[in-house]
Amino acid sequence: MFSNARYKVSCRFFLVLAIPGDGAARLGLVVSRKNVPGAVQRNRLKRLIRENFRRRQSQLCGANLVVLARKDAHRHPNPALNRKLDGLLDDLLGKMRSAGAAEPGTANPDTARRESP
RNA sequence: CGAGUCAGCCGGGCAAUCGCUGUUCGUGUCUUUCGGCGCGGACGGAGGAAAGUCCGGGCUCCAUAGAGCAGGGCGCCAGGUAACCCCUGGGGGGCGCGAGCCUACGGCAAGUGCAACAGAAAGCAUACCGCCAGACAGCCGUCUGGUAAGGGUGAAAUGGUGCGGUAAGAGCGCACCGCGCGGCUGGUAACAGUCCGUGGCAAGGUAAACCCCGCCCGGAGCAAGGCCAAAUAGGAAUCCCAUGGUGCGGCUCGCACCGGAUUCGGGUAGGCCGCUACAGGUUCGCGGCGACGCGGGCCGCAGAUGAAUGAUUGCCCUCGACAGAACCCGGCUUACAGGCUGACUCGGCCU
Repeated sequence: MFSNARYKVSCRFFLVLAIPGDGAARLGLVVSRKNVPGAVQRNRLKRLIRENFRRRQSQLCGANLVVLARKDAHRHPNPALNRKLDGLLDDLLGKMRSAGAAEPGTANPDTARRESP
């Protein structure tokens, strides 16, 4: 998925990859112990990402996402991270819409399933 | 009021809305059950350290006649416990005015080893300055011998004080203190007491140095272990077809390879159990100084599996630290914003 992701947006805290799909939108989390050492902070980031995904789920029209937390993302408070994620998802939706106008999405769900977790 | 010691507790609160997960009830649906998937309601949903994984157990599988060796752990005494390197009580030693705190606290007159610098000398040693005697010299001094009281070195120097004694001295002798051994008394014991006897008594320290002595220890871990069980490939058994097909070969002969059906066991993906009810919590009574034990009542208190406790908003306060269960307990250790309670000690002031 990292190599054949169709869409890619990122900032200092997160990297978001996406492949269009059909059916329910799906989310993969990558929050490594290397980037975020403490278990409590790791849980916090995962909750935050899931919450944002849940809020925007209906707009994503079945896309498969992978969100990677970068190093030191846990050093920032929730409101700042929420704003960043919100912005990233906006960018992603923008890219998907402009691409979708040119070419109707033909994703390969099998590939996505194999590599998403 | 100030300073301090010990023990224990709390670890933001409330409300609304939107979510996650488990149990349960109702309901819809799928194929009837089992069960799956929805929807709705109710209830439960991280910690004092969940952490480090440092000890000890339960549980599971494997191994195992017994004993020993190796290796490791522990080490004053008594008790508690499922067990412990833990806890409680007691003893010895050290620190503090004190409440209290700390303590790997068996053995070095079995063996081996180690000790920088200083110092004469640091282990089966010895005399630098001294003191004393004798000889030489005869003003200082030199040599030989005795001695270890005084000085000096050191973390540590072969018991301390006094008197006797002596050339000067020395446990050389004596008294007291200290120490060792034996007895007695108290105590379950460690140990204490010192009434008595006895030895003039030490060539010391270090065993978280090797070692010796005593006691204890089988291994691996819930990804333990067990159950259900696709697809694909391979295996076994039975039955059927039975002399067929393919390749070599000119052909016959011959050689090699290839069938179908059913059942079975192993077993991967996947699912389920293990999985939370217990060395459980709490309260009362009894026993015990206490750790804890016994008995009765009451309570049900997370079970996730890419891994659930959150988000947003509002109000309040002291403005929120360290930090996230993964089979379960008992400990230890470490991290921690801030706050609360009780007992006690020392000092000051007032009555």
